[in-house]
Amino acid sequence: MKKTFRNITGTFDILPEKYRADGTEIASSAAWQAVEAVIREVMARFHAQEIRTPILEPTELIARGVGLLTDIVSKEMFAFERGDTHYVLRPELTAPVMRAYLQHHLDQRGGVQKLYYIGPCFRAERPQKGRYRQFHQFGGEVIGSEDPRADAEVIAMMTAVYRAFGLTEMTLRLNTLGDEGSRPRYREALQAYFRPYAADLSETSRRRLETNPLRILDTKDERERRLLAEAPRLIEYVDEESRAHYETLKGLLGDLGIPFLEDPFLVRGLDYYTRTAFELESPHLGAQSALGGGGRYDLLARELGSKKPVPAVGFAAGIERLFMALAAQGVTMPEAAPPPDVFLVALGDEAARWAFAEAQRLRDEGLRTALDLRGRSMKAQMREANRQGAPFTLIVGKDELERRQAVVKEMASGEQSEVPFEDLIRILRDKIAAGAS
RNA sequence: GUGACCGUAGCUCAGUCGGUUAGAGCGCCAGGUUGUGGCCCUGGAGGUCGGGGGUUCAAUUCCCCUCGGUCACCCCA
Repeated sequence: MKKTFRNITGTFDILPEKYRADGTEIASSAAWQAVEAVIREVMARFHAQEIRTPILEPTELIARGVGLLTDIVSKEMFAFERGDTHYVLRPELTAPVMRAYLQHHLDQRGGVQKLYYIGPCFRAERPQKGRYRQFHQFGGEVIGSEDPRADAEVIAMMTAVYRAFGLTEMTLRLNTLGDEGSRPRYREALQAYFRPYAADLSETSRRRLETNPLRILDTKDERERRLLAEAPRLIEYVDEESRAHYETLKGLLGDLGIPFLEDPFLVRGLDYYTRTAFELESPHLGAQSALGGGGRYDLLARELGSKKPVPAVGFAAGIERLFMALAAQGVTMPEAAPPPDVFLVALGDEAARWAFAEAQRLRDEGLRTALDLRGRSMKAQMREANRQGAPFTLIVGKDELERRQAVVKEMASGEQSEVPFEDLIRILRDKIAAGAS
């Protein structure tokens, strides 16, 4: 049996046409381009500017930035080493963006930095619906402001993308995690509350009770949820300033007409969040219900070695999940790249030679031009032109070569006319423009 | 990492209660038109029935293992 290769588990190819990979539909490259174009356009409306960072980052950056005890770092990293350098395929982009911000002293550009990104991320999880090992995120970061308006702006950026696609069926959940001081206080209160019930907790929750008790808040276990009903509330341990920040943010979201649901149990899986935390949920995604999420991460810069505090807030969202929401709500994207403007059909070697060179001239003039590359019959060439959806074919044989004119055929009507070689570009342009209008 | 379900042509799927050359539709290629596509007709290519082992006179069909896929737990995008 000959060895064949296939893509790595949890990754997928994006092809010119959409296809089904056992259940899940993978959108066409044209659809991906269209989706990315909308994202870029919306980001531009906020005057967010793109940042691109390497896919490879030092492991230490992610470990410190995201947090050693998080699932992402403790069990989901694609990491390796060469010599004494430790590399990781980035599992998210907030830490890399902050790294770049600090490294390049982007604060020296002046003002608040509003950055956005689109690109692949990697996590070594077992794949399932809406969850891949190589997946694609877009996100935005507002760095350099502690004002609640920055938080509101980030949420506005995220929701604007979904609105631009016409998506409506989703819920924004909102919470505040408090500042540096409130989390340890709440943490202790939570531990004190749960310790007597330790025997009733699941194995993971028991472990988390000591390592990362806040994560118990979003458990799905029924018994634990009942216990949570009586548990101390995070908001009661949140400091005054954070509470005021939260209240202002809620007011701002109201002003923007962005609906939200307060969720006192919302905590996020990354350690760097303080104060604001939010998540956008869709009912259409199966078990992976989050379209995106984010929050404020005022502590990250310091964790990454900055001497000055750098207040920042951002969001990250999954493009695969955006596609699922689009499909669920019947929003259609372009399925395929646009067809060629003209297809050159040649009969005989002489004509084929002329056509090959003519294609180059047409392309230089900006016309999308296709032609046969296999020396096939005229019938086959016409079939190919039809399949590709070319509105015009240009037919040349021995006669035409001698008379220095080509037959231009309009495929929809079947009408043909003879056009002198020197007029081809002008005539084709006119016809294409007429067809396009 | 754990569990459930699934694996027959490029795609969507029939089929074999174990038995001669495994089928359809779509797609692909070609012919019907000596220089003309779409519709139609005809023909063709393409499958070691995911892989390995076992039971059997005989396995695509039964059993075991394995690989791959999907979904769920977990976690998040």
